[in-house]
Amino acid sequence: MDYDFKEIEPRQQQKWRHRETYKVAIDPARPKYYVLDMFPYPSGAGLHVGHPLGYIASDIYTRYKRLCGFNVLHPMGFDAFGLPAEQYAIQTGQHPAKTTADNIARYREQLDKLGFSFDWDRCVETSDPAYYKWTQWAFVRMFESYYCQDSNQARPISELEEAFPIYGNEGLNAACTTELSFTAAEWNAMNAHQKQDVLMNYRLAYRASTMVNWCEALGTVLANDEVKDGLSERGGHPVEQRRMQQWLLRVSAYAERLLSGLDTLQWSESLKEIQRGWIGKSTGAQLFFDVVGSDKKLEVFTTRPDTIHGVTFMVLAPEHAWVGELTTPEQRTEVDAYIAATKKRSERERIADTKKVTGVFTGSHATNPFTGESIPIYISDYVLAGYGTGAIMAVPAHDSRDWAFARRFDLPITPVVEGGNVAEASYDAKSGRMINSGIIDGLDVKDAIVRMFDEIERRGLGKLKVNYRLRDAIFSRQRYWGEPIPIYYKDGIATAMPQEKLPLELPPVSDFSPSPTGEPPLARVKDWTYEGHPLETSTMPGFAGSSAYYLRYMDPHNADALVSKEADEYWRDVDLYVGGIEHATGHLIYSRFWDKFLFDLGVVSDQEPFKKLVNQGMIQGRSNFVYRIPETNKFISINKKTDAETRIFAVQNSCLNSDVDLDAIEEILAENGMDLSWFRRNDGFYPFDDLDIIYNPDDPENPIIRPRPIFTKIHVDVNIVKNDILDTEAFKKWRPEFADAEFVLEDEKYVCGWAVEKMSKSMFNVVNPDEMVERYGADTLRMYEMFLGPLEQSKPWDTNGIDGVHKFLRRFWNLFQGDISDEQPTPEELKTLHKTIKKVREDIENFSFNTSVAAFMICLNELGKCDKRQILEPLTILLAPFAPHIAEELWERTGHTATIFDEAMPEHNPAYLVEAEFEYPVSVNGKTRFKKTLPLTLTIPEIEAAVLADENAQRWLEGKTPRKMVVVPGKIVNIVV
RNA sequence: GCCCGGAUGGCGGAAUCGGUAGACGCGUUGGUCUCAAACACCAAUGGCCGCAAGGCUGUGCCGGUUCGAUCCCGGCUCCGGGUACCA
Repeated sequence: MDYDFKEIEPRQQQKWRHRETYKVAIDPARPKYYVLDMFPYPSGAGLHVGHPLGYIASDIYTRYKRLCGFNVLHPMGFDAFGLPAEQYAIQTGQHPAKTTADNIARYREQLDKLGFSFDWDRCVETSDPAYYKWTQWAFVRMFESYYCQDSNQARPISELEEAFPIYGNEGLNAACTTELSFTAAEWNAMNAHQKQDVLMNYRLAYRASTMVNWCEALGTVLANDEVKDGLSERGGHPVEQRRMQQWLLRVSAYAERLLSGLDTLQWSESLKEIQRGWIGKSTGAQLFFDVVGSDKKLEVFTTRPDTIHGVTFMVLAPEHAWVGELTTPEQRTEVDAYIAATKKRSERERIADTKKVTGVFTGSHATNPFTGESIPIYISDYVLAGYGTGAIMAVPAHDSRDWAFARRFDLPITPVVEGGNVAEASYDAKSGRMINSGIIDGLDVKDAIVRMFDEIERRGLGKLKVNYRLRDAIFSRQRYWGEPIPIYYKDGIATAMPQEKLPLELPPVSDFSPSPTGEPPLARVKDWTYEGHPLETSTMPGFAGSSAYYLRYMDPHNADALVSKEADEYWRDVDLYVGGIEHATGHLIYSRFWDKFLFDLGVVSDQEPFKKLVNQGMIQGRSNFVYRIPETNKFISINKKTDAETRIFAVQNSCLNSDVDLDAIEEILAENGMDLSWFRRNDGFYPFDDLDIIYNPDDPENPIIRPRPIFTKIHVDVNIVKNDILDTEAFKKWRPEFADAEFVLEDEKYVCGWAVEKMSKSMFNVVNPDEMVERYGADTLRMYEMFLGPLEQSKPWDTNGIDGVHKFLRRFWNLFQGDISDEQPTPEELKTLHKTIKKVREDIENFSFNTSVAAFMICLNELGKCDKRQILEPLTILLAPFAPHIAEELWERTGHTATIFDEAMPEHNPAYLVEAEFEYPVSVNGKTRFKKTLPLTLTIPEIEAAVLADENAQRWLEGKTPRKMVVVPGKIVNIVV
């Protein structure tokens, strides 16, 4: 019987569904394991062959862990709120709920075909009110919390409301938007609005007027991680800085915990580095500079206090609060003009113009606290208002930006560290000997920094301070398709809806676009009120719903809590999280923040949500090209094209300054099956005399000269190409304009060109998993995706190789086609089996799935024909995580009884596995010639004898007797002839 | 600019506490089967020289350590990712 995957796979899947095989429940008798995939946003395009890569890997691991006796939670759901559905709605009027539901159905269908072992009973959709009730709930809890920096945790805001009337905010060490200082009396004198403003300053979910990334085209604000190079990540629209009232999450309060928590995680170093960089901790000194003729002290932050003797001027951000006061009347006009110009420049322009040095003198001076010199104060937009104090001490000799500024405005440059030449460039390196620096002269930079920290504190000039780059997350979006923010405005005071009134459901609307004035769609909803008070009209951003979904899977139907105590204590955290690295600075930061907040609340019992994380690489497309002769419908095979191009170039090169030799070219073309007349353009000219002259880095004297491509490269659908050979008939049918295409073939074939590109519709290189399942079956697709290369690496999809895996499964299937024999296996067969078991298990544990697939293939090659139950049954179980359909089918045929690995696997006999031997590399006359494997137990004379008896030794010694032989156990054996 | 990662046949990739480089698969070539093609199966397959035995060469480039380097060290080149007036 042939391997009929089309019959087997649906039947096995039906069986799993019917028996609810993958339904999991809390089982205290068994150890838990939680394998999670980053849930997908169900886009309209459906899945391509790259999307399931991570799901396949996690499914293999899940099935493996189950076989090892773990109770594995392996859920799947959908990140259903998001911009694309809403953009689509604006264009077509289709309600996002409708398109989202359709897309989810399609995804579900595609996923089901691959034989995943998800517990679909636990499926969550972020747009489901029963789900987003808990997103809103968490937001309200954040609104009702502040961050205490003494106990390092979130605490109820009511504590502040109780403390302020008695103590004011004296002694309060809490994360806040702006530093406040008030007494109990001052607090008591405030009206309700003022009190609420003060509390807002401390809330973890707060509303504030801040600089935000405003995207005009999308009509909404964006978080920092949603902006790349001044453009929106989705759609690539320009983003500008604007001051707006927005809701924010005080993520920055958790910066230190987010940073230190990384050390406890089994994540890739590169991912941790990305997060560390994003959090951006820097330790430095807070320092005060006296302003000349004023009692003001200008605060700066520096990580290089060692260079303080080299400070020759100061720079403020144009937005710095003191700019007005520090500007002298003479400088007023110039400063105002500069500030106005800065405001106009968009974020994008500023990034583009980083090399342009601009700035204005304020007219004021400050005193360098160490040299006592009077130094000018400038403003410039290279100093950012949002980082540190918005003011810097400038050390032009040792900071490239300060250096450029000093050069532009002709300010003195005093070197204080030896090295470099300050006339040409600043010397930024953190090494060298201090000079011109009084007490720290002669010290190395690193020692000088430490010494200066002490000195600054001792003199009371400032103190050690830690700065983070991590910003609070802007949490409101002026969009429709997101969770409504459960806040209403009672007499203008933002108030959270009571928990029992949640969820606040998204009301139906008919118009999804933002109003011209930037008002969100919800602003148009009639009666968008709570008890007569207007409700917030912004909705939550994309990351809201994905921040705690892993918790909801533990207890998805609980109406009374996000997750029950029991479920949380059993499942605790995600043991293995699989997903793309693109979420490094978004979801993976927010989710960790969210989890830590819930931990502070006592809702969850673990500080970190994702213990181990694996980033699957991207599967790129492999595009194919055909080459069209311009203005014709003739296509030329690639090697003929290349040949013609190369030779035509040679002809042209030989007559660079004279007329092109058309006869010679005609000959070349004819040899490659082409006719010169095809190339004659409508204007009567031939394109051959167009030459490109290209700089040659290897030989700058002789540039590369190349004819312009005289053939047009066109992407061709990879589905009508096999092994780079074009199906010419299918090509003619592919698009009407190619119906009468003609081909110049080589070896009677049309060979296409190829390149690795992103998998996308426009490049016609999208391979659909459904089609692969149709042609080869899910098991083959699963194994092939793993076989393609290391999981974490990006690699191109190439349908060609899939045959090899399919062949393997068919050969495996064929082993079971006769009667299964109960005969004893031979030692060789047992060795092969045990080696394979060991290798595959190790590889699965190391996520090295490509080599474990290879191990299966080797196993089959070594086994040849084998019909013995004792070999075949364990193999089916070993294969089950990878190819569950065929494995279960065959497993059933062996009459198995085992349900987990340890029952099914033959008892480990070390003799089959352990190489109780040692490898001795043998060198003859100083050159290593061969390796000799010998038992560990031998004595040195025995080793000598064994080495000399080796046939390799005979060969290398060529009959000569060794003059000397050195044997050191465990080391190389040296033979001198 | 700074930080991190990588570079191995025609292709995807194996192998690194330093020890026969190229597992496995694809592709290619040859063969068997077939009227034929496809499928399947068998064999060969880094490059160069050689009828062969065999030799030389070979893991981006230059140099070093070592009996021995894809692996360790120093200096480059190129590619990928992160980040960027972050003081």
